[in-house]
Amino acid sequence: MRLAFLGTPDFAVQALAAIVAAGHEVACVYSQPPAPRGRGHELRPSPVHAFAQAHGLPVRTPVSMKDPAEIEGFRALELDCAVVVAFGQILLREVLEAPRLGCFNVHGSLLPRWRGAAPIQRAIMAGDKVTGVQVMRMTEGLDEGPVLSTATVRIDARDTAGTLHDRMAAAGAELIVRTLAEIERGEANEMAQEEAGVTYAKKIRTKEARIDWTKPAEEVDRKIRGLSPFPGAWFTLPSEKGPVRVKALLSAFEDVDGPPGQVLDDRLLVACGEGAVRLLRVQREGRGPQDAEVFLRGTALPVGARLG
RNA sequence: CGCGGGGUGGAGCAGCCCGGUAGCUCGUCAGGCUCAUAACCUGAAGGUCACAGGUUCAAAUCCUGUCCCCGCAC
Repeated sequence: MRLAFLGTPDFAVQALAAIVAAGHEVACVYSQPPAPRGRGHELRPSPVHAFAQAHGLPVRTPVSMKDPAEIEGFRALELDCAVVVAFGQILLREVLEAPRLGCFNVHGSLLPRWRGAAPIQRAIMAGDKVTGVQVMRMTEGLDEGPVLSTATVRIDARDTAGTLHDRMAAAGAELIVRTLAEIERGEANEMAQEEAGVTYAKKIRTKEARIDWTKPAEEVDRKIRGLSPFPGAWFTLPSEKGPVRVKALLSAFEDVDGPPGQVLDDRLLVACGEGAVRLLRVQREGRGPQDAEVFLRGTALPVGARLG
């Protein structure tokens, strides 16, 4: 099929790659404009943009898809359909209706649960055991369109947003290719989302990222994993030069009690409101990630120390 | 010139502000001990303290310049 791909972050790259590999004609790739990123604040293209360039695909990076001229250009592509994966811009009806067969979105949850921006993180933080990716037809509402296909993905007790993200991206890539084939053959079924069970996955605010040790350990553990590696749940470590911020990147729940925030053994077992979490991977402010074992070699953290 | 941290034996760090014997946790090697959940004891090897200048009786430590690395900004 002749299609356009609209996407921005890493999550979308695999889907684009799979679509290209499946032999579809990618008439144009749309992505968010290059933004100052990285050390030195250099202008860097988005992952999707970079991929498209590397593969010689035409790229457009409009500041807004609401621009009439941009919409006209999109219409002029005379597309069969468009695939949208974490694009980061709202599309107007004129855009959604421009392609012959419509626009389809790859979403990272089992709708109508977790509509919105951060479904992967929210699912882990909420303690969901199962999530998935779905392809849906885009409508004007936020992730409200009918669903064409589903791939479920299990969430296990060691998953972080990062590890889950990677599996979801792979699942999404496979699913979109399969679903496009069905659409092309006219065999796709669209199922309206259920009325019940709607939840929204609000964007993660950095404010939410601080660990509250008085909360139950299971909740702390989920927050750590749900916010890892970005933005990272953090706490403070007492030191001679004052409190040092440390991100917890991976943890595990343990059924031991103690005063919240207190270090219970010499391997980073920290007491919470109920139970305790063992920090397995950690990152000091300004430094790279380290496994707990390595971290402890350079940082004395005696039993009884109190974390903030 | 967006902001910040750092380059010290194989790994992770301290020491630098207040110049003057290279320290800690671990790894490695040798020997010992132990039928113990990351074991324990003893001993050893291994560093021109990123690089180049400067100040000084003396520089890991102060000053100047260079190179490299990392984190935050999503």
